[in-house]
Order: sequence, then structure tokens, then C-alpha cells
Amino acid sequence: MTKIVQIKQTRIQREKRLLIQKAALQVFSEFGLRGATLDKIAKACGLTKPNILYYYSSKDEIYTEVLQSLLEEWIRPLKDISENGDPLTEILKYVQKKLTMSKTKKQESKLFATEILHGAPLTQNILAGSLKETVDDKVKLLNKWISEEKIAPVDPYHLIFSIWSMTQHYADFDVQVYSLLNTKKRSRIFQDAEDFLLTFFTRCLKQD
Amino acid sequence: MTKIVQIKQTRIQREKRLLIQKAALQVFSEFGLRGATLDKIAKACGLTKPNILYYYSSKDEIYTEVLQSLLEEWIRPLKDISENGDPLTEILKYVQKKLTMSKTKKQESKLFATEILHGAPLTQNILAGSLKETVDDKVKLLNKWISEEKIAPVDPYHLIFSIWSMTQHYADFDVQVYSLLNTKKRSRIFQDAEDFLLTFFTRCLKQD
DNA sequence: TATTTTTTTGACCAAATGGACAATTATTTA
DNA sequence: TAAATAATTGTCCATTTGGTCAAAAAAATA
Repeated sequence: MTKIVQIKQTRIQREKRLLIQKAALQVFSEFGLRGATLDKIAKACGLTKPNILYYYSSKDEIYTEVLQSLLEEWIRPLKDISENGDPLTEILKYVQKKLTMSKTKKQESKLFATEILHGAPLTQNILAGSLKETVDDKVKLLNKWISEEKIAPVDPYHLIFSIWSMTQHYADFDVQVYSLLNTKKRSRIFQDAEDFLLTFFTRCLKQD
Repeated sequence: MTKIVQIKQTRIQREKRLLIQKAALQVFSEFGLRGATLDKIAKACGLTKPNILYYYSSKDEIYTEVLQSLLEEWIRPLKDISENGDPLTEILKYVQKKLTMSKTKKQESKLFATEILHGAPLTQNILAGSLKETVDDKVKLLNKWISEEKIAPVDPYHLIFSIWSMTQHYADFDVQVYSLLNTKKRSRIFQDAEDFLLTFFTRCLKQD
């Protein structure tokens, strides 16, 4: 007697798995892997704990899947930096995109940050793999632009780090940022941040 | 019969409390508040769990104390920015100091980051209190320098955020940074970072 | 050294939590 | 619509973990 293995996901499976992922993202980003509990995730999506374990075999599996799908999204905008556009414009567009992500994907940013902060136990191979590839590729491009004197000379690795850190700061450290600004500045924080960043990188990279 | 309350700490109390704090910093920064266990802390400092609870009444109390003593240290360099020095030099000195802290106080940086990232449950009042005071004070100074045309015009709040994010990135995201650099660049990472940051902020703030 | 005080520890407890499982219910499919 | 399959849940369990406590050991003090 052969056991029939289910290959295709049913409608309900697709829906529920998505539901769980959404709730899990929320809970993991707020409490971290260890602080998050299956009960919290269950409550957040209105399912029971055993029901969740019907779709995922363990808490770790949920975490891994949420993180995995996040990582691709995280890397993508970097790939979009184009060799063909105007160098400064391309870089500023990337800055803007990353800042927008900090605004609209705060939970994702925080989850990613927590993962790296705690040693990237599940992510190390991706960092050293596809992310490194993309980064190396863009470093080459930046170096080319520098040698062609289209942007001011600067260490391209650290330039990328600076874009990441400055933009993600507004998501990861939002609590701090908010508590240091008064109400008026708080309401236009992302506008101010954009102005600041664009000015900043323009001054630093513009060839005179 | 009156109970005699012990006021002065004994030698052993001073020593053991310090021992516990050190171990706790290490464990908390690696695993976060929830991921850290008393057993891990106990193991890290070679004491037994009940022994630790003889000195601290709960895990949360240890966490609070470690965090508290860290926060003062964290704010201090900002206060040192002096009205009397050369503006650009003062700012660059601050950048350097923060970068050095990322190198020598990596655990502290990570613990602080984790706390903020997860909503600063124990820190919010400090953020909105003494840190905000200091920041507001320095913002005023920066605005003064700008109006006197000693540095280029820029949003001073976001300037401070940018210094924090770019320097702390090298501590908090060290795993990512390291896995993206090759061996040669990895060995001189803090030298490269310093060069990059000083160049960057000089270009951005220098009055022409 | 005798007494008091401080420190340490083994044994224990209760709550929280990840997960198993059999039984029930809902949905598909033939 | 009947049979088969998928989905859901109540109950249960083992482990982990923060914390207690009484007794023993060590240190300080008179």
C-alpha cells in the first residue's frame, strides 16, 4: 500500500499559511525568536496552537520561513542599481527606496536586525552567499564610477554600509527617534530624513 | 526587636555583583532579555543559580542594572561636544569616539540596540529624559554653528542620528559586515571605517 | 575561640511553553 | 450523497525556567 503524498497546496493551506506568516512576522519582530511564543502567534491570527502546528512542524520552521521570504525582498533594491543610469541619481534612488522600506516595512526591518544582532544563526549562509555576490557586484560598479570620476572617491563597501545603517535606523530605532523629537518634527520625520539623506549623499559623492 | 538593615556592601558583595553583571552583559547581549536564562548567566560566571538570586532578586533586576549602568556611559561622549572647540573638529572627535566605542564596547552596543529595537520597555523614560535633554542641548549648539556659518546647514537631529547609526552599525551588525568583506579588508575594517566616516562628515559639513 | 552574620547550595516548586495525539468537524471528491 | 481527505481542537505531556527555602559552609566579629 503506497502512501499518497500531497503535493499541491489546497486553498485553505495557502490562506492559513499566509495568515500565520503575517502574525508570526508581527510577533517575532516585537519579541524576537525566543520571546515569541506559539500562543502569541496563535492569538494574533485567531487560530489555535495545535492548528498552527498542523501547518508548520515547529516554531523554528515558522521563523525560518518568515525570515527567508524577507531576505529576498531585502536584497532586491540593491540589485536594481543600474550601470546605465546617472551614477549619483542611481545611488540616491537606492537611498530613497531603502528609506521607504524603513517606513513601510518596519517589522521586517526589525526582524532582520534582531537576527543579525544575535549572530545571524539562520542567515549566515545567505549573507555570505547571495548577498555577498550582489554587494561585490555593486562594489565593482561603484569603483568603476569612481575611476571614471563620475562620483567622488570613497570606499564603496563602507558607502553601502552607511546607506543601510542610516536608512534602517529609522525603522529599527524608531522608538528612540520618536522620543527625541517633538510633536511637530515627529510628524514629518520621514520627509526630514529624506531631505537630510539626499543632501548628505549628494555633498559626499558629487564631483566638483 | 528591630531588624538591622545592612547598609554598606561587603567586599564579597561588591566582587560578586560585578562578576554577575559582567556575565549578564555577555549573555544578555548575545541572547536578549528573553533568550538569556539565569542558568546561562550562572554558568558564565561560575556561580550557582540560587547564589545569583542571593545578590539580585530577579532576572529583570539584573537586566535593569546592567542596562542602567550602560546608558550613562552611552550618553556621555555626546555631552563632551564643546562649544569652545572648532565646530568641525568637535563633531569629528565625537564620530571617532563613537566608532571606538563600537569597537571596544560591542556587547554594550548590541544590548542597547536590542532594548530599543524591542520597544525600550525599561529605557523609555531615560530616552525621553536625560538623553533628550542632552540631545536638545547639542541641537541648539549645532544650530548656532550653522547660523554662524561655521558648518554647512543640515538638520541637526538627523545629523546626530546619522552619526549614531553609522558608527553603531559596526558593532551591532558586525556579523553582516564581516561576512561581506574579504580577509584583507576585514583586518583593517575599523581603520577603513574611520577614514570613510571622517571623509564623509567633512565633505558634508565643511563650509566652502 | 565562640558567636553571629554572611554566603553558598541542593532540592524543590509552579508556571510557561513547545509540541503530540486522538477524536471531531468540515470540506472535497468520486 | 457517501466515502475519503483535510482541517480543527481539547487534552495531555515533558522540558525549561524563574524563583523559593531550609540547611550547611564560610567569613567576620567580639
